[in-house]
Amino acid sequence: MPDPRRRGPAAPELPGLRPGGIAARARAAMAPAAPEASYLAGLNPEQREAVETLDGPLLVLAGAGTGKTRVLTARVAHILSQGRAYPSQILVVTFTNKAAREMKDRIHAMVGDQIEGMPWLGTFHSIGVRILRRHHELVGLKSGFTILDTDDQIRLLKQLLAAENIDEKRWPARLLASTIDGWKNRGLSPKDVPPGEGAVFANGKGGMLYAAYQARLKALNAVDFGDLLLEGIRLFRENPDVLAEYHRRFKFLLVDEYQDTNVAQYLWLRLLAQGSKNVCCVGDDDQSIYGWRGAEVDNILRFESDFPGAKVIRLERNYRSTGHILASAAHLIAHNEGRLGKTLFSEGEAGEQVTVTGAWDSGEEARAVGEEIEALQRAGHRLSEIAILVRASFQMREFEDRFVTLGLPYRVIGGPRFYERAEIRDALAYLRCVNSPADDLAFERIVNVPKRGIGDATVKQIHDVARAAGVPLQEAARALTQSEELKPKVRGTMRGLIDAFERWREQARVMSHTELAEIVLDESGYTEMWQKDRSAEAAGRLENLKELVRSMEPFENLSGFLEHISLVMDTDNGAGEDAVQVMTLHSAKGLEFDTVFLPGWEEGLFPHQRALDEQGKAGLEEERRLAYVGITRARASARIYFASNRRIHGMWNSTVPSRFLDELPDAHVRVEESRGGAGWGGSSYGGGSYGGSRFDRAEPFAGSSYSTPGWQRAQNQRSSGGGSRGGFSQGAGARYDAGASSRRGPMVIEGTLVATSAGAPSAFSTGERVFHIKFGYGEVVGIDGNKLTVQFDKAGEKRVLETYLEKV
DNA sequence: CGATGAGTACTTTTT
DNA sequence: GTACTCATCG
Repeated sequence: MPDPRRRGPAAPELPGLRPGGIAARARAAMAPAAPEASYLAGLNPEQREAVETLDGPLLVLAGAGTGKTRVLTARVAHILSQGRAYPSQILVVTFTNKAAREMKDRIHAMVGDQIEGMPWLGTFHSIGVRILRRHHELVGLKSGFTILDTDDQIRLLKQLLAAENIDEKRWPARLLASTIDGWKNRGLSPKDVPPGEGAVFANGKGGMLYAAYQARLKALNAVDFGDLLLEGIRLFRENPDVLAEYHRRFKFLLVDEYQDTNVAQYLWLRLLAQGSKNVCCVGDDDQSIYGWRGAEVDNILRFESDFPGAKVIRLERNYRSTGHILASAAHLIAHNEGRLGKTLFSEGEAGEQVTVTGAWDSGEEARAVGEEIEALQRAGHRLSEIAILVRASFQMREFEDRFVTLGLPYRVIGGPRFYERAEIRDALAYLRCVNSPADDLAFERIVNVPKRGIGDATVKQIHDVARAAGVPLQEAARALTQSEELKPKVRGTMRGLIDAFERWREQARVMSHTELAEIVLDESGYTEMWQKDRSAEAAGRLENLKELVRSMEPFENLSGFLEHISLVMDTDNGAGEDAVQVMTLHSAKGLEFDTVFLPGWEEGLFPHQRALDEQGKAGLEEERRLAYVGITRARASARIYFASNRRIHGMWNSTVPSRFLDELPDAHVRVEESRGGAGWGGSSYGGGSYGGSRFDRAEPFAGSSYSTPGWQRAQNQRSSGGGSRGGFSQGAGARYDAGASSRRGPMVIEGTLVATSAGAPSAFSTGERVFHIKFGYGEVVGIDGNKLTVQFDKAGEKRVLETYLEKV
């Protein structure tokens, strides 16, 4: 986010800007002798064409690793150096703050300081707010409107559901939120929702609830993320003069990751692009992996018809991966229909073949990966150049456990983000209450956090007063303290809280916002609440609060910070350390690594059963694109794994190798044997619509586990289970339930006792010091049959099986 | 109001 | 298997 108070550019309104404007002159002064602009150096012919084609609509189809960001940034540099526009006349939209930041940095590196930031470079949402703030009155908002996050949204919807007497069990607020989100993604305001669709929620009340929700937002002077675009669209449609102003302003529009745009973003963009028509979209239809959150691959497929006279440039020269990797990815993605079609090629060497390794179960998979990583490490590879990309986050755990055992540094990317943590949201809610007394949702969140005896009943009372008088909750609460309606004790605390807010608002005027934040957290008892908490996370939470205060420093004032926070929900968590990167395939998009491990290529997990069930062929194709994204992250080495057994929802399931494995080209793939022996057991999975696989017939590899009881048990189950498609498809018959066998006897995998159902008296007692092969030393704190709860010195509290523990 | 037990859900994630 | 939510009890 740029400084929100940066002055709006005065220049754009100047009529008749000609080539040779300040930018060009400045540039000419800087590099007078350069025969060719530096930003053009090293571009290949296609890239160069994409940079230099400034007029008219342009679609740049940029395959993985073909230098798409480079083209975008060089294009901006080109526009500026040609004097075709001022920095303030270029609109550059990205999806994530990270991408925006990166773009900004790279442009800055190219064109230097004379281009002080670019006011209109940012995410769809940040630019959306910027526009709405300028014209708030035209869409029925007051200045300083707040942006709700998902939490607030759900709380609001819960209230609406309660008011309508809708059973929240049957119709969860979360579901309604995502339904409304879906509508907003498609650019539908309440009146546009097809009646049939509006009826699906809560027996026909869906559409009505959406309308009610919008009304509530207006009453609260708030918008949600979807509104940032939707209201923008409405603004432009209802106010042609405003739209015309932006047409005049934006000489060039650039859009990153166009394949991820949803309908609302598309409409928003198209409205703006009607002006100059110089719209350049960069994307890769083969990397569209966000269909489930409203992205329309169609947008990119339809570009040429949407923007008449559009030129399409393909970037197919890949600079990232070696030959075998690229060939594998290309062959795989060729199985998708309905693509614009690109053929990636590389002039580099063939390199290493893609490997496919079968493991007996997920544990062995993790062990094998761990060993390979250790080997790489010994060979001098940097751990930070190694990534493990999983389909679903539950897969991460097994790897984490393994890495803890091995003492291998790793880092999980993604997961709960800083600003989503409860303590951060609570702290922010306090600050919001100070900043705007009318922020009811924030007030509600913290009125009884820490616990101060203001329960649901009291809150409801406040609500009633607020509604009756048409005032914000804080004001209603104050009125209540002056009446006799509250119990004396509650009245006292409430009075104290209201007074505290008053006091903080006073103090806000005289002290810095960071000081204020500390005072608020302190005096509200919030910090104290966590200090008293003896749970394991409490210390981390306090640390997070400190971090929050620190993160406020760069901002001018409280409202500036709060505005930033509502849009930028990410943190730059320290990159740079040498650790294996563990993340989902989704979060790997846009990144690259020397070596990429791709575990879990099994039917049901990848492609994910749910994608197939819910989206059918479209779902399968999106999964395949995800596989493509995964493989193309690798520069030098891509290693795919599948396990024959995996525990899902607590039950052991026999699994079938992913169909994607069959779609890899033989010539570029090497089938490896897992070190631990084992592998795909080799039964058929008849009944599937797709034929046999070369992985079907692979003989079980000779190895220790081949003859273990566990292996044989699974083998028997497999043959008696019949022709399942495998995966973890629903339906009782299609599911191998190794868990069932544990009812007959101890659960055994690879000859290792995994669990017993009988609770023999434990040989351990609480307080005893123990050693665990994975987690190291610890102290027994609880006993439940053969499962013990141990507080480990390093790994924290875990529940582990007695069999894994040794007395020390 | 707080602790505890039952019930349930469980792909992917940004703004 | 587990984590999280909700309801009920003390």
